[in-house]
Amino acid sequence: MTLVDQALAESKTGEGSRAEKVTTATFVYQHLRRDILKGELKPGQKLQIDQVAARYSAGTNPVREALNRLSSERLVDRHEQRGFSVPQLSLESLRELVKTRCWLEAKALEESIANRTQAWEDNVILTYHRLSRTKVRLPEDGGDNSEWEIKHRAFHNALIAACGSSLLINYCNEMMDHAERYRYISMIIATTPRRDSNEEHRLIMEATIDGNVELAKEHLVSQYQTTLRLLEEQLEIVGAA
Amino acid sequence: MTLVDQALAESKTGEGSRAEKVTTATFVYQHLRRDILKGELKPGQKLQIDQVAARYSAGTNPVREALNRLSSERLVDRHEQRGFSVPQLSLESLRELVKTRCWLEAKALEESIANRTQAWEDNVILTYHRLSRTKVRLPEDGGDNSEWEIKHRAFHNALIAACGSSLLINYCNEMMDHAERYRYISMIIATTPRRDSNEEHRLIMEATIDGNVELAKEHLVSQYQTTLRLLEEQLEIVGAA
DNA sequence: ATATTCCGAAAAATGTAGATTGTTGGAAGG
DNA sequence: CCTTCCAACAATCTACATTTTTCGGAATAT
Repeated sequence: MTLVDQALAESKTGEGSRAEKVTTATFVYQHLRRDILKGELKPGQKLQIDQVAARYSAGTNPVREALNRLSSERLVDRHEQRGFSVPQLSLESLRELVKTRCWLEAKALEESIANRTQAWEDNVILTYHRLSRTKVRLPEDGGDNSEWEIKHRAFHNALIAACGSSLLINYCNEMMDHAERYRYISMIIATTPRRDSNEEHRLIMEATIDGNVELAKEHLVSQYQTTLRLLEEQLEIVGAA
Repeated sequence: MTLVDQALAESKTGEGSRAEKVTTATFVYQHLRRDILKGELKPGQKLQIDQVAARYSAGTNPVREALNRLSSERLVDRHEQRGFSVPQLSLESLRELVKTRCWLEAKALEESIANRTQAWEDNVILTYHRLSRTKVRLPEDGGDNSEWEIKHRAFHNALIAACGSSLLINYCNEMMDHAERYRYISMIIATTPRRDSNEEHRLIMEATIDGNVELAKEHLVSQYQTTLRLLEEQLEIVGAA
């Protein structure tokens, strides 16, 4: 099944649909984004306009618009007069990413807790439970882990939703996107059984609901540090190969 | 002098030059950005493709690319199938912006101080002195305050340059852009004499060089709070009018 | 009479095709 | 071995075709 067929199949089901009145540019944007996050377009790979256009059955112009949007989100590199490419992944930039995520999400969580409302708490609990009931799918089992990714994102978004800054929420989301790239790469090459992350999420959730700011931040940061450690091991294996 | 003439004049001097091998899309991007920051394109204004294309003597396609880039930076609003517009300014979003800036820049400054090097300190001192020797130009005097804006940015960038996260530096820069929009708007309508901001900058610089993290953060935040208060007054006047 | 809905022309956004410009990589010459 | 030049390739831009929205006025309902 080609990627274009896949897109067309999806459009029948209504998910990621092209029929629901989005422009071609936006269609390409969404799918390019997804394919970069999932690692189907490899880090470092050149994104030749004509090839990308063919891949999504679009013209060059909408592709160009999509690439320009993505370049401002740092999900593609733009090289003046010489096209676009998928940004490289590296241990160094992963460490920087995790560090920055810890700073910003910890702050966002702190503010959220300070502004707590009943509706916000309810949503944290709800998204936690949905996440905890979703299994991580390893590549061996058929591979599509996007359901878990969506619920995982929903949970982390719920935590910071009450921070009072849509800017900060945007930045956190952008960083989640970048982190997702590393997670997908690591799953492809995963050799060690995944830890049970439910427990880690439960700790964050409980401290948050208890209003224990420092403990909640600690668990949040510690989760990211653990993820970083696991990814570091796996990426070092790749680097050595 | 039309804006196009102005652009051509600049290209002779080499600054913002179109001759130095940038694509038309980038040329339009840079000038659109500048015009939005300076308020020459008014908040809320529709950015009709043909008009923008005519304004910068470009085709519709490069304009579209520029607008798509800017939309990802939140410097223009994109409305699916109905074009682009300059984002509105509001007291509410200004407050959110300032709040978020305080959080992120304070963190960045803290980390910078923690990672201090001689080169970094030198640059903080240097950019401070350059800023202190540059006069704020009020609109009455001929209006172009861009020299001060550039030095002001350079100083704030120097402060956070050693924070160890290019992501965080990017976010701070994006927020500086947004803040600049409010400053330009307020200068247009400025009625009260501007405070002497040199003193405020000196306090930040000295505490920073002394390695006094808490005091430096305090002065930084306090500067933003003062700016916010002044802008609030001025914007309320406009809102009431 | 007023409000609402329904055309259809005009305007504007979006997309396509192909012309133009710039980059690349390798062969020819110094 | 290092430049220079050229052809092929790819990015970028222009011009125009297509699609969608907007808006004024006529037709209909209240």
